[in-house]
Amino acid sequence: MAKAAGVSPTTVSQAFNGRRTVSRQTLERVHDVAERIGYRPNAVARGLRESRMNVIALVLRPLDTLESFLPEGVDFFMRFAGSAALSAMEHGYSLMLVSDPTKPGAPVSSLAADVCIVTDPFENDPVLTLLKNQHIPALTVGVDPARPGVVPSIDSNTRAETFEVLDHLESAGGTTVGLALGTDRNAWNLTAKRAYVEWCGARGREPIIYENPETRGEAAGERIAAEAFDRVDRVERRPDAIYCLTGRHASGLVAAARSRGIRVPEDLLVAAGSDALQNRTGRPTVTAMDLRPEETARRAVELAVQLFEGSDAELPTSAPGGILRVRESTSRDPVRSASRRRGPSSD
Amino acid sequence: MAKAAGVSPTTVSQAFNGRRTVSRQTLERVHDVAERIGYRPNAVARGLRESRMNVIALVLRPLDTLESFLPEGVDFFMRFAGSAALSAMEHGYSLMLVSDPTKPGAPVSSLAADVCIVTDPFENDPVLTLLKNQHIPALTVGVDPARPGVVPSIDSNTRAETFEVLDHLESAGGTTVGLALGTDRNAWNLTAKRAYVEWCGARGREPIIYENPETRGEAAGERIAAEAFDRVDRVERRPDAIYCLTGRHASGLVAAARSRGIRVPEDLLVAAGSDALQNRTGRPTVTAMDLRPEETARRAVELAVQLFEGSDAELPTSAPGGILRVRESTSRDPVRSASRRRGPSSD
DNA sequence: CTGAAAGCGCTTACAG
DNA sequence: CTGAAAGCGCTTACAG
Repeated sequence: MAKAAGVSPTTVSQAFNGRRTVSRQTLERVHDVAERIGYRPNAVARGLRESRMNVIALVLRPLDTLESFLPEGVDFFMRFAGSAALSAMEHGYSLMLVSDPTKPGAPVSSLAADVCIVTDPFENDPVLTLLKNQHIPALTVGVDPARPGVVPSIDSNTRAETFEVLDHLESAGGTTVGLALGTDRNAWNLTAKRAYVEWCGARGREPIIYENPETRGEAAGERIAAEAFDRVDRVERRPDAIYCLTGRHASGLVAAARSRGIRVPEDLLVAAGSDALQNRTGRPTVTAMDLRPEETARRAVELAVQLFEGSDAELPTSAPGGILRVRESTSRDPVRSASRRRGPSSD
Repeated sequence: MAKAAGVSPTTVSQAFNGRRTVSRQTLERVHDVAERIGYRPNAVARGLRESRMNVIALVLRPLDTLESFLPEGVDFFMRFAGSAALSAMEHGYSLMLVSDPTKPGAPVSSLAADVCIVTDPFENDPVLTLLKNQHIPALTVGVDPARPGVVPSIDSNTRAETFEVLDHLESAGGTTVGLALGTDRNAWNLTAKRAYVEWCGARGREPIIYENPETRGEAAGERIAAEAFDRVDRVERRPDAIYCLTGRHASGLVAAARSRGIRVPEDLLVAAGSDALQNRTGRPTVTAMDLRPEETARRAVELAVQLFEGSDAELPTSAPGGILRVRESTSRDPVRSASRRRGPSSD
């Protein structure tokens, strides 16, 4: 390129980066030639020299457990990733989807990013340790439960949201409220469980907890139903409301309950701690906490950019508050129940 | 690192890449030291030297029109991207989501990838031209309709799939079958339209076509319904079946029809050319062509890797055949209709 | 205003 | 088996 325009590499670089003064003439010539021969500065060479690639890495930790990017009925992560990609671009970055970079075969490119967003880290998450060792700035969405302050984070509002859902189930008519959740040791599971136990304690009730590995997916709904309704020895502890932390547990549970002749919401109230499309459109529609993944992702990307570029604006460091979407699965009043037979909810 | 282990950079490099012979002793020492100080070869430097970053870029062209990564009710792209990310990792690559790299503000990192997958390119797509100029190998999912052979591609089976849906609508009882589609000039829209016109011609029928810009989203359903059912001057051309190419058009149309008292499927049959979650779970469920984005993405990634690495295995160069998921919106027989009032379809 | 030199951290011939 | 040298394509002091 330099020789094509008859100038030095220095001048080409300056023409493209506009640092020093380059004469109008030279500037034009360089740009004309660049246009003509389709020259663009090599991003990798620039990256090496400048120690910046303009790439944000995203590690969706729960998916490393699931060993799938496509868990049926989980749209949280795809909504999060999509929004993060868009936000990154608006800040002049690309978004790179990265799987567990501590795994032996992980592509080296996993560590070529300027900054890394890790969602829902596990206790003492090795990914955070690795990033720290490599001096790659990192932030988490939801804290590492074993070391909450180890890196900056967008904090979730799990405690408050858990209370809100449980209170809602109670006011919708639930008297014996169970909790179904996963076994990953991340802040979401651990905080929700603690909040639930606390909530039960305040009411003098014994907690009823159903735990299923995340890998079990919708099938967990069947397990929950079996444990809750099939065991004769537990007939007194039969819940009339179950808070499923994940949308897929909720969907699975609704199906499993129905197959037992248990009606939702008449006999059993069901709510989910994360909203998914099938909760909005299924039958019945399922009340769910909309965690607003798009806005959360936007905040995470902004914090990532700030972390890397070192600006000092005041940014939110907590996720937006969840919004409880009340739907048929917790609505026993006749009006709503009747509407179930007619059209889609206006939700 | 080299000095920490008391060897030359050459030896470190060889120890990590295992090319030449390095004595067992030296090898062990290098790895021990690397472990201790957390050394990993710099991916960017290696990338510059080797002209390979192990990164696959993905440009989802339709999203550049929509100006959103998150069109409500389009899960095709997220399923595609998720599967592509996973496949890329299995081949030792990371997946980078890139928006239109021809746009002025595009991050330079957009062009740092080894190879680029472009889905649904437009006619004479400038992205393909740019990639060609930059000598970045590219492939498309669905051809550039103006220059089908310009780069390798995973070809869609749009023509056959269009016939299959139209035949299905006919056998389900449709006598006047309309087509609703978008205005993006990509192979999907253009091929479907051509196939539809041909199908009508073979039956001596006049085509009935509803075109709406992709940006209009679900609202397009209302426009389609207005055009089809509100205009008195067209009462003879009123369709009793409409094939909506996109899942969101179908959803919007079902809602718009219902709000006019037109029952689906009794008065109007509706099918979609791309399956989305709300088609599976809405009321009524909507018959749709499952384009199998996960498998398509997998093939695209494999072709991308081959293109970049130059292996010569025989790979499929067409998308997997779509599978028609027949649901309530095209099922008039009493059994199925009755089941609508009870439980979720077993689909 | 412009260019020659140095160097970002690697890898690969090449020489020993 | 090991290391010194060159070079991937840039950018940034520095000198003119």
